[in-house]
Amino acid sequence: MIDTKQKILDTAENLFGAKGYDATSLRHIITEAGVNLAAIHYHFGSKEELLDQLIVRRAGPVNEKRIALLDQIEAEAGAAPLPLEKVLEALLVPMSEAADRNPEFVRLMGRMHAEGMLPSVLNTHFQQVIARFVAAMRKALPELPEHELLWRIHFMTGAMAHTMCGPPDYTRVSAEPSPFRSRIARLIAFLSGGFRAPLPQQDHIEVSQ
Amino acid sequence: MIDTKQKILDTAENLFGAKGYDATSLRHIITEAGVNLAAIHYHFGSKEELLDQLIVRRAGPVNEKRIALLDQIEAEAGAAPLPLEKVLEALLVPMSEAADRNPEFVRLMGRMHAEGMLPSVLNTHFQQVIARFVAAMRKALPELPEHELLWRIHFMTGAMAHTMCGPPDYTRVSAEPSPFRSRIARLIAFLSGGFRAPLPQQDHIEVSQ
DNA sequence: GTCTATACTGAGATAGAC
DNA sequence: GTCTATCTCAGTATAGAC
Repeated sequence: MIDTKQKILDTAENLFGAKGYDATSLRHIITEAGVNLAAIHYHFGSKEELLDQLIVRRAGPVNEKRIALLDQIEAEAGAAPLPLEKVLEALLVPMSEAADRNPEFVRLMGRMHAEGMLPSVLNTHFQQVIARFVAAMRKALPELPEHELLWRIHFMTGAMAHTMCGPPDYTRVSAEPSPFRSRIARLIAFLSGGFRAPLPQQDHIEVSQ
Repeated sequence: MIDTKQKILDTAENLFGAKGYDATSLRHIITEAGVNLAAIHYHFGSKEELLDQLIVRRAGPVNEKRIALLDQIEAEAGAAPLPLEKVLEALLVPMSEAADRNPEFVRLMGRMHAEGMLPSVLNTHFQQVIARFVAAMRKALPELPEHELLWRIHFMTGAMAHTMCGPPDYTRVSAEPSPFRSRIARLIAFLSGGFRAPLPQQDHIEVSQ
């Protein structure tokens, strides 16, 4: 059957998102999906390959959307600095829309960002969008020193990953009407303030590459 | 020997920090530490208990320092709003100092924050410091709505965890003189801007508990 | 090409000898 | 307190049925 593969992907996506990659055994996946253990290795080769293909399946469209939005922003701005909030939206809104359709996938992506994405996936499928995003941020904040920009993007990545994993334990958020979308609005406001913050006064100087 | 236990703790700390908790086997730890496998279960009961005790050993002093700094800030401010940067420093500087002594421990803490801290550790050893910190942030930002404050603290947690795990891949930072300290200065500037950012305009309203 | 059955290696955990 | 032997379950590999 062709949908043996689909069933494995869907089931693994939900379990990885809910419990984490390491905590989910292949035997749990096959029980839930009603397939044989060896089917996973026939279709994917290994647990890691399964994760990889599972990420690529959904991250592909998300990243295409991101690039399309960045294209649009750059076209509209011409030579002017890009509007910061728009650039952040280009990164975050496509993931938010994915979360409405596949919440567990976004939880999984948050986990992967936080735990350290597989280098293969990162290099193959995110390199382009990262490069485009960093370039856009440079054009949105032309006065910010390069190494400070990179650090702030690093901070942003952490906040984003954590936000994708779920809401704070100590808040209960209503499910209406689009919880992820308003979460993103809050995050963009927070990040914009962070990126626009005055430089720290430092006792010591660091050298960036 | 009494230092069998110490040797296990030290070795596990370094390996967990360097490679992650799941990726580190007990057999790797005992090989490195030169002890027997059963010794771990004799002294700690389980791999998870080992992690727990390892965190408590170093997080205890860090959290005491944090509380002492918060006490001091509140005493100096009297009834006035607390200075935001000082409150953030109270949270981050003690961890930075720990990083100078035990860098792998701080990497491990970053991983644990990101992957989801063990509830037992969180409730037992961090609850007090979290409550004190949230209260201090409330006094530093009295005009910020409560649910917005909690979300922004959530964002902060993600940025902090990610920063503790390491520098961005795409930067090479010199080791002089206190890399973690200046990393923290950058982070505090970024977070301060985020916490002071104007509220997002929302299409839809969420309800916080 | 697709799937089943089964075996192999290494993980964490445990009982019991010393 | 410490160590050997062993248990169960994980991911992996493969031979062979359809």
